[in-house]
Amino acid sequence: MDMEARGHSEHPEALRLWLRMLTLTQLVEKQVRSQLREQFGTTLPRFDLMAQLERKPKGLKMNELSRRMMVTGGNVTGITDQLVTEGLVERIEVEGDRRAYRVRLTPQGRKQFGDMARQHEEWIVAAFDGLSPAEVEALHQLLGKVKQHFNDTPLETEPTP
Amino acid sequence: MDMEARGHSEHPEALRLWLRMLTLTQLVEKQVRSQLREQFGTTLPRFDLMAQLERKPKGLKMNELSRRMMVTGGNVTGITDQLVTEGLVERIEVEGDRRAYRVRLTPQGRKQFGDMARQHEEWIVAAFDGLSPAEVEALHQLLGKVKQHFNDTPLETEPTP
DNA sequence: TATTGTTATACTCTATAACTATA
DNA sequence: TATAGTTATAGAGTATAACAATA
Repeated sequence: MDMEARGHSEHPEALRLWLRMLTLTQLVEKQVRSQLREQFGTTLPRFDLMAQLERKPKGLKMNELSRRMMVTGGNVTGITDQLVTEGLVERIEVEGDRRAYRVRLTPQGRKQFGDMARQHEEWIVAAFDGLSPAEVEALHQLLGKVKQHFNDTPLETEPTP
Repeated sequence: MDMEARGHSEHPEALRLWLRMLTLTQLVEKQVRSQLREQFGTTLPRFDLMAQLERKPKGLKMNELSRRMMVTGGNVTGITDQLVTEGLVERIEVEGDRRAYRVRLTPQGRKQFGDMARQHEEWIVAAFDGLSPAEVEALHQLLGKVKQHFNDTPLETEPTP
């Protein structure tokens, strides 16, 4: 049962996989960031926020944005403030709860995001150009499996006895 | 030939794949960062630097570290300074070139990194626990294909006519 | 009391560019 | 001149915690 116990390094495959995935993600992300900055003068979190809003014509509340972007609330406020200043998004009152807002794209924001999204998609398509459609699908599915299992496993700090 | 041309969104599969990969990487990375901080009082770049040195008993030069970590030189200096202060790495003179150093783990650094690496591997193994060994292998291979193609494609700002 | 969102703050990480010293 | 590494600086990105207004 334990004949391969060697202190550690018993599952190096998962580790190699993770390092490769991390490296690749950083490569692509780095390119996307620099292109967003050069071509559109924006940043990834700003692009991400607008992307969250694109398919929600009614907008999203701040806490929903925060959850989807996996970032704490204060940061969403800051990014939203910038985009409001530039006229790309707007805060709408929520009826029935005067504490909350909905954030949504302005027409200008929607237009500008369209331009960016088109370019962004080209960069991503190019990045995965080495794979056949079937391989893209397989990769998508495998990652989905990992993600689901990850989310279902709350994170065990203590071994459950 | 162009009957599906619709302005954009012609290759949403690659985009969906990328978003899933990015989300998953961020999830795992966020957990690793917070665990490294809580359990060892360190950060991912510091861990990364030590990991680069672990299998190089003779150490690595600053510019080699910079390249492997995909970070510019100034940052490597800063991280190395911290680790030197804590006695975890040391700068060794390179004979024949008085401009350069080799950075290598001290015995203490090697020991401490061993502890961290063992834990780190457990976190990663747990993160990919939802996959069978064959699936881990398949994922590894697919990502390798993407990475190689990405590296072989210099990045075309202009369409090549 | 709890929740929504904002403000204030601090720290990590990063790139850029000017600099020193060797080569 | 070119290279190895450092220094200085600015900005992105983030978390934390205290706060105000409303529920």
